[in-house]
Amino acid sequence: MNTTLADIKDNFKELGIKSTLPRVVIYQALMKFTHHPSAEEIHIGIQKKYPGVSLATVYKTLDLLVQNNLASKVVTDEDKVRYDPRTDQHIHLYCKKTNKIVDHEDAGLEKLIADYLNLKGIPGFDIHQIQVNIKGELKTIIKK
Amino acid sequence: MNTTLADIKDNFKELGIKSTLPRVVIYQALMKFTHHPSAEEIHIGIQKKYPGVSLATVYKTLDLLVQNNLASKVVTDEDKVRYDPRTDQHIHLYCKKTNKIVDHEDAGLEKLIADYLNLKGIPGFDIHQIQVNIKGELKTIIKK
DNA sequence: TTCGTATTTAAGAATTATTATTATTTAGAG
DNA sequence: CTCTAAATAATAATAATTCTTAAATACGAA
Repeated sequence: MNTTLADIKDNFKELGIKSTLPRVVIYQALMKFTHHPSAEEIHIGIQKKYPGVSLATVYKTLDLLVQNNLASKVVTDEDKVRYDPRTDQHIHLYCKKTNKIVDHEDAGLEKLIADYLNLKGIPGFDIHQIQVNIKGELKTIIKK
Repeated sequence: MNTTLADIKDNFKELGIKSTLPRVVIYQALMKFTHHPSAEEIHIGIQKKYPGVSLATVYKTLDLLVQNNLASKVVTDEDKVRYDPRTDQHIHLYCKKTNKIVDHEDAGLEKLIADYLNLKGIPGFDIHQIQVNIKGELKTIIKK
């Protein structure tokens, strides 16, 4: 994974994005979350390491990452936009209890849907992307 | 379809919702759209027929409809919340060109996904709802 | 390495969608 | 028809996000 500072700088350079400390820190923070954080969560997350960075810069940088295909936006019925450091197609699980969004790998299901739609298509519609969001609850593991 | 004024009033009465003109007008307007409108679109849409209704009432009424399972919220990566007068499961098409959201019927695909997930499930996750959003573009029909 | 310049940033003001407040109006029970 | 709880219009308040601007910075060229 390209998560070291040097890797990220290279990553940015390749895309012609000026490599600044706020950008590197924000991108790194986004990748470290196990769920998909909001701009505010990222802003709070980087306070210790880099207290000076403003929320506006967090928003601008996240937008830049999305524009350059280094991240994608994720939305919920309620509240704010979340950010996902992946841009390839994958399934999202929305937990109604914790209100968090996490990735879910199921190549079988993805292939099933893709194959079906490749065959059948949608009349009058050009498919670019298929999103599958599964809503529910993370089961509580009861310890003995 | 229960779209006449009397039908809607009955609908409301059954649910113990007080039947007021703004509510009936807003619900009727929501059902008339071919895409899924925002609160603002509905507000603008009812101006002619009922100019006095305030935007706050539109929001409150839409929320009431959602609470009572007469409508559901639909979100996009950008901008505002849209409302859908259906609450059963169905696929949404997001057009990137027109920025509109419309319903798509494909019982075959829905069954395929439901059967697959019924069989396989998701370890540690309780599935409540499956959302399939297909993003792309409505093809332009070129007239000869 | 130092310089010059275009870009980026911090800070906070502005904007926009949505929600809350409140005085007034209204639906519908009795 | 009256009464009362609930709904509405008007508008203020809030919260997420974007914009503005002066100061700071990255980085190519010398």
